[in-house]
Amino acid sequence: MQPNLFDSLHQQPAKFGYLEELNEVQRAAVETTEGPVMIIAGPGSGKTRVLTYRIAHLINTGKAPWNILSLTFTNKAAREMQERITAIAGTEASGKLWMGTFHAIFARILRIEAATLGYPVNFSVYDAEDTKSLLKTIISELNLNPDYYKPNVAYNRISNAKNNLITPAMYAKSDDIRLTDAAANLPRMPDIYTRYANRCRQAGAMDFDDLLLNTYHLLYQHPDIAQKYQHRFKYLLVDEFQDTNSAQYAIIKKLAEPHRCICVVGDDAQSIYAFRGATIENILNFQRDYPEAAVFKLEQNYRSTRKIVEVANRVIAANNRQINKSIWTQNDDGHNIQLLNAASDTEEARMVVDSIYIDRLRLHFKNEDFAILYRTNAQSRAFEEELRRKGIAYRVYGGVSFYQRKEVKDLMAYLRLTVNPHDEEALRRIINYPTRGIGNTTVGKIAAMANQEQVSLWTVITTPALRTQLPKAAQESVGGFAKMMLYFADLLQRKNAYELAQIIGSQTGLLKELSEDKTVEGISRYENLQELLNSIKEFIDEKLAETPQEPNTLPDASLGAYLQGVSLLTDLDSDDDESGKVKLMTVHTAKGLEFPCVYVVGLEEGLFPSMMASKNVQELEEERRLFYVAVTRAKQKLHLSMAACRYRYGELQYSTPSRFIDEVASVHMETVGAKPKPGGFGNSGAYQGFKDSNSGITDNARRIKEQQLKQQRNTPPPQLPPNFKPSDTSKLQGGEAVIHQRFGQGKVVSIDGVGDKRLAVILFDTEGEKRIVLKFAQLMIVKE
DNA sequence: CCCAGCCTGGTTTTT
DNA sequence: CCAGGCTGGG
Repeated sequence: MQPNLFDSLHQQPAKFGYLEELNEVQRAAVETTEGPVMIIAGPGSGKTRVLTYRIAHLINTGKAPWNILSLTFTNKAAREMQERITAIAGTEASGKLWMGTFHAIFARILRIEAATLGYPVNFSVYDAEDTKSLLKTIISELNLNPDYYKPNVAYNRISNAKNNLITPAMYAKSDDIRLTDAAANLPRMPDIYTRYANRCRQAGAMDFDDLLLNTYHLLYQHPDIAQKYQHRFKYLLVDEFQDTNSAQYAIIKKLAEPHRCICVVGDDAQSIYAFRGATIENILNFQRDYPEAAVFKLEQNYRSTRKIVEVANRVIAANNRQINKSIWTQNDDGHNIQLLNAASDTEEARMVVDSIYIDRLRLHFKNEDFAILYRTNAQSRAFEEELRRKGIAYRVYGGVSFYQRKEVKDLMAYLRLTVNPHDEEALRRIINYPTRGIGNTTVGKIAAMANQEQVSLWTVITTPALRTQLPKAAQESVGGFAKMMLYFADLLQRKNAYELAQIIGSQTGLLKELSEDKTVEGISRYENLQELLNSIKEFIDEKLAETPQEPNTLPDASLGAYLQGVSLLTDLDSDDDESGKVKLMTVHTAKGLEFPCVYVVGLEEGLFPSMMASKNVQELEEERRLFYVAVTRAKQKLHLSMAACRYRYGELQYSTPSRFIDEVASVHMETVGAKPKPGGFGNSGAYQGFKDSNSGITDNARRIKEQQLKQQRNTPPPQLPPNFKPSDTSKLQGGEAVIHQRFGQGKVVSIDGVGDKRLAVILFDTEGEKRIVLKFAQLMIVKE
């Protein structure tokens, strides 16, 4: 095992003490600061440590921190790294590093260079919802058959093209693409793409992929600008290199052109983002583009027990396409891998939570040591319910984030439109919300004119010659709306982001409307808006306290800067208190994280691996890598779990054990809670499944499921803790509930969750009609 | 133009 | 099962 930082500080000159913490390969990777470097790093091999120390080492050997650009995959990874560097090199230096996700860093560059590309400084960033909504508009404008032309499909195709640096013009010219589109009954895709790109430009908006594509164009078409950033970023570091796409690689290659000090860290076995355009080819390309590159392989695993490492190797051995490498460890054997085998999804949840209970007791794990990892977000629900029932605090990562809530997006749309009036999606969203008599017909007319004149919707409503072509009544309401927005834009000069947001909230009637809504939904929506306002205030305070990144620059605390930052935040980034909570997330989200005790759940054929991925070998192999990522998150204890049947779309469906279990079942595996049946279920011999060799499922499983449903109906609802006072925001024992202040005391009558949106509610019955609602953590409230 | 209430379609992962 | 679209009455 590696000595810790504290020990080594006592033995070494403090400045380079960190080098003593590294093994030979790691140390070489850290000390090779000049020239191209590729680090192939297996899971748990100290990758983050190497990256961190490498940066610290660069600083300690006299390189200027603002000459270092470090690209990570998540904001969280960037933040953690920054903290660790601060610990070694001090705040002074670490604050000046350029560190963040590709998207965040490029957005910052694009903001600075917007004028060159013909974009406004405060360009909008369209999220997936905005993008799909715009595509939908375009599809209907082109009068295309909605049976074939679906916003989702169009989005994927366009996104794919952009990730491969294909512009609309190139798209229209490519024979390959024409054939694929024709085969899918989508011959008009080139028109959609062209129109989409024009509309974004007109709206001064970029989607996620544009942040990469436009950076690419910026650097490749403007040598002076490229030179400026090449000069600034003398040392490049790229984390999770296996998950970069063509656009990202082209950009970093350009940045590294003159100095070639580029260090990429990755693991082909953990490439799980091919669906987003990531390509392992980049690893090969790197060796071709930088033949002089020093290559380091980190194969020793410091994270997991030997048994876990062995299972992991077994998982990946089933793949054909891979770089030859196997991870090994000196760690103890550790616990056996436990295979949980349940009759249904609810029983699966029950078994997992029971197991958490037991491990907490016997092995002294804490709540925060556990992670439940699943393939799809929708799977979280059963586990949430069970955790709540058993009174274990939890936090779900991913899924619908705060910034995707309707009311939050509404206010955000006003803010966006204030800083960038041409933002079409923001305008459409709120031009008639709250209602001011501008219906679909009117908006349609405005859009038609905008199309004809090749201008934005905002230009139409603010240009007298165009506006007067609308019906009289519409002219008036539209004029009022424009006047209001102009007023807000004017305030932008004199008010800070927080003040302005508050003014907008009250003047548009948005806050008022929600505060008057005394239904449970209304109250929580109102609170969410308050929370949004608070987050803006926090942003400003934080920004103003920050040390500027480079000499002679000022922190950007404008509304535009806020909006841009927020648009790239994910749910993983909220600085929620994580202590004392079991963590629930998808395997994708878990990438780069580690947990003492991991449950990989829903291991059924068609779910994990996803049924979407069973079409070809490449996709199946990616699923296997995903499974590899999942099992290698575990430090001490690993559980694999599956259910014989589960509910989908309200119907009972039977499932068969995942082939992945078959592939690893012979290694250190013990079955827990299985109910061996006469005649023998399953076919691997190492576990007892519920699979029947012919029909796929036994009647017994069905019977168990039905009994369970009955029992569930008879389970008493959660009870209030003793001495509970509804007047304060006390914590309810049953899972992180906060009592809403406004209501009197009552009795819990029901508890409800709504799908993968994870909306949860407890209803109280007080005298007769009146009902109370408990709000779970930050989750919201729905129906009665 | 707005709202409530029925009906239908969707089945993956995310910056 | 659930969300978003569509319809028909105010």
